[in-house]
Amino acid sequence: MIKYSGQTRVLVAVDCIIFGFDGENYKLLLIQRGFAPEKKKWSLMGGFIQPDESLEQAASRILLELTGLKNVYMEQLHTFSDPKRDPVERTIAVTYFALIDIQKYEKQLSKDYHAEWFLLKEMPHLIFDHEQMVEMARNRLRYKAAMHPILFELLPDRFTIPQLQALYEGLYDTTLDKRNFSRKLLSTGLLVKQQEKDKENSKKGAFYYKLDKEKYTDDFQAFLNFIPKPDKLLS
Amino acid sequence: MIKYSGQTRVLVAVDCIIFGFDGENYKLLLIQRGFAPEKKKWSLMGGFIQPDESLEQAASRILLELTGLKNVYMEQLHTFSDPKRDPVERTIAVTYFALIDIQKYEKQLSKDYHAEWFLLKEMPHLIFDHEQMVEMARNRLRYKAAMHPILFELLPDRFTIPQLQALYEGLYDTTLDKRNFSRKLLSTGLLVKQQEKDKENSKKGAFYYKLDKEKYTDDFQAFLNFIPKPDKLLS
DNA sequence: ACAAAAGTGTTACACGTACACCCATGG
DNA sequence: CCATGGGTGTACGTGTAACACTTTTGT
Repeated sequence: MIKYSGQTRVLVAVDCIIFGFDGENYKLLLIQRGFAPEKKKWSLMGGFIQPDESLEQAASRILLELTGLKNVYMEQLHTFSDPKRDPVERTIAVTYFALIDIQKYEKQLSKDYHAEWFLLKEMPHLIFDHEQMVEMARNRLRYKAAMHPILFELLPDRFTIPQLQALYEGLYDTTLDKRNFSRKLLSTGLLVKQQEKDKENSKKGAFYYKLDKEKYTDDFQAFLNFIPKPDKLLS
Repeated sequence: MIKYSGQTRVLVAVDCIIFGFDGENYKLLLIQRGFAPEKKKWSLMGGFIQPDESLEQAASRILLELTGLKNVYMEQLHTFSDPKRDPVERTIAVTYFALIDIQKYEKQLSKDYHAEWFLLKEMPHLIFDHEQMVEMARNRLRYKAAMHPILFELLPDRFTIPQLQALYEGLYDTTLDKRNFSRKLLSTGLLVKQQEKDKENSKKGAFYYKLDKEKYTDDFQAFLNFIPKPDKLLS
């Protein structure tokens, strides 16, 4: 077939910003880059798009390679395109951010890639423009979580309300009133109370909840406004 | 310099979704595609990224070519990547949406490109996945305008409150109470009342307002919540 | 004088926020 | 028995929504 003539073709990389939560802090899954340039430096997990796959497929493939996980919450973040962002050759990078349950990833795969979880607060220096990508992902997460129930994605199927509260408090670096928080949360009708309690994190134990999957997908677009004064968030 | 070997390079297109407002309805600036395939079919204005420019620069260049406008509100929307989206050759498309004052574009340039303004409601069929792009842009605009003061970008420097109200009503396909609307709007402190009135659209005439540019850029991130029940908006 | 759009104020309700005590359990 | 974290109810204030009439002026 005829092609578009006289136009430049460029490499397209897909980079994944992978968030986790350890119960207290947000973490980021990073790898030691396996090839030159910047070999052995810390980097986001990424790869090049293949001829027959979409960006979404590439992102899922890359996440699967590193973590063994499928059906993960992922969202296209932004496409980075500074002509000099990769010193080797013109490359544009399409970024995806992912929220995963930190318990579930396959440790063996991560070892193969020399991957490690870093506290978001104590991130090492990253190659190229990857720090900028993380910063943007963080802002997007803050922005989105203020109105959409996405932070559940960072927790196991069963979770407690105090766990959720820790998630919100960590993201916005603030403290929330637990009475108001749980009332607001329960009023959404998204949570289904379970019989058992989580006895690991307290003596009394906290009831487990599960997501009402149906309502979750239906109400996903609902504006939740969990954060009292959502000022000064970035887009 | 050494290149990344064994990887596919692809074409990168930039497509612009250009919104305008004629006082009553939202419009879209479309062009008749000038080359095969799908020559003469309606399409978004676009072009290929050049070796030495970023996507943002490409988008600005493309908008300038078509409208003669600089410093226009633009925002990266999404990158489309279905391997079959362009039948000629693998091409990924990075989309930007732009809000312009429909009075200001250069008609001569637009003629050269066989461009026309279409009512958003009466859009013709577009090539490739361009209709999907428009749909996504529309949703993004709804989503964003519910909380950020961006619709001003569609109006001239001077505008009236009823004009603004028409903008919001058109976007959400609803009607708003003018008393509540103007109170909420004025309470932001973003508007500066002018002496003159617009006598074109009513007998009594409506006062012109201008944006307080400084507050506008400062408060851009403020959540305005102009829409009473912003349910069922899409991300 | 009448039609058409601009402009303005009050009230009721809902939601968000602040706040303090009891409960269950493991050590 | 006591320290720790979990769970619940109320009162107040702010902000949002509903609502109707007067003003201006062109025809």
